[in-house]
Amino acid sequence: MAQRKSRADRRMDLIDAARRAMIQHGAEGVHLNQIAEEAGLTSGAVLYHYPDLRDLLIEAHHAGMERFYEQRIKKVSGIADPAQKLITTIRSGLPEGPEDAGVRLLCELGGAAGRNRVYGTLLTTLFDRQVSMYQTILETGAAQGIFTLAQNSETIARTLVALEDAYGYRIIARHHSIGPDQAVELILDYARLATGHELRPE
Amino acid sequence: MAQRKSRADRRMDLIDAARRAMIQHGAEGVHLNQIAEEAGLTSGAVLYHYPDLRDLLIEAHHAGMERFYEQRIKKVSGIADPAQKLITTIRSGLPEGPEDAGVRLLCELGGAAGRNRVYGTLLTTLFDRQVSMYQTILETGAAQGIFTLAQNSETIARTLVALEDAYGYRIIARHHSIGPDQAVELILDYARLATGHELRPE
DNA sequence: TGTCTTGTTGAACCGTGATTCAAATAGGTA
DNA sequence: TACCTATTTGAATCACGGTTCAACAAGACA
Repeated sequence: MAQRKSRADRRMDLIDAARRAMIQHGAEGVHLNQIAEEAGLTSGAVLYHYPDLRDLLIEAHHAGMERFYEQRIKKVSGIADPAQKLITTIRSGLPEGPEDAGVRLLCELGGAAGRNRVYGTLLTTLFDRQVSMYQTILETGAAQGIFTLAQNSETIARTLVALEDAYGYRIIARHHSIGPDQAVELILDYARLATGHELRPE
Repeated sequence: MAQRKSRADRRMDLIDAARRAMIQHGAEGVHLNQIAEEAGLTSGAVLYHYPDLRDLLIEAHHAGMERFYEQRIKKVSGIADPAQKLITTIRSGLPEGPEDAGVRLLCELGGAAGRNRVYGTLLTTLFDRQVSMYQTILETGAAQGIFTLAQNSETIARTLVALEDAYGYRIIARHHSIGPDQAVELILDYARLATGHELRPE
């Protein structure tokens, strides 16, 4: 028998197992047994904690998004210079490669969002948070006279997030000539135009 | 009994039925019976034409992409002025709303591309064709002295396609403040920066 | 220690979707 | 007209995934 755990611990395990299972089998195509196996439990145990599987899936998506966002924040937290901060933020929004689990899950979500309002809302919320994040960097840089913004900060921020998203999809789909490095360069190229800064990585 | 049809005709019907069924139930979640019902046939008849359902799904995705691309080409075919052509092309790459069937299918495909190489290749091919399309417009405009390109044409073209894609996802996910009109404006805002043209719609 | 609560199992059950195939039938052809 | 072939049906079968639940086991606690 699998080790007995507290309700809270087990739920965390299950959320993680669901995340992994969805990445392997798709957000819609995933089965209860696959999640159970991923968690090292039987299907009955999963149902005991989540009588409605959809709740688990939503929580798993939510957790995946949260994790993705937190990681980004963490990566740029120590950087003071707005230009370096912008460069690092752009990099942190892209998958590390076609197998990147976090971004794979987000892409799954994108496909399902058209049919599922909850998923749509989750994605929309993430988008808006990322836009705010960029906007803060842009306005800080502008206030310090480092950036000369060619468009209003919300437009630039939205464009940056949109570009990350789209190149993320390209990388996940294994585009032959767009990998993480090329994507960073493409986005930076726009960012230079929009900020008037040369944005050279240190 | 459903009307008897030739092999070729029936396959076309089935491809169309599969497209509609996938939009309703997801690229992965779709069932044989749903496709059969959509086509007004029984499951046996579907299997008669497509013993392996995956082949039908791939053909349906392919047809959906082809249709999307052809529609775009058609919409801009009569326009000579590069600026107007660019504006119209941008508009034609976005969904008409959250229910837009063509784009919904492409979004489905994006989610599945991480797990399915064939789907990844389909999407990548479409991306590249769209990039070429924009590149031609940009270079024609530059050659005529109408556009003053701030980046090389491939970079601009890739950025434009990426923005279309990303805002397409936002619209499908029902972002509260980004609809087709706002998306066009956001993309045009970048296009102005990149082409040095004011790009006013006639 | 014994009891109580709670998490977990495993088997049984049910519904559903895929698959098979003999029979029926529509259309073409001689 | 009668025959032939390709298409479609509908029922039977199979496999599998979700759901239920009685029994069991692991801690918690007195």
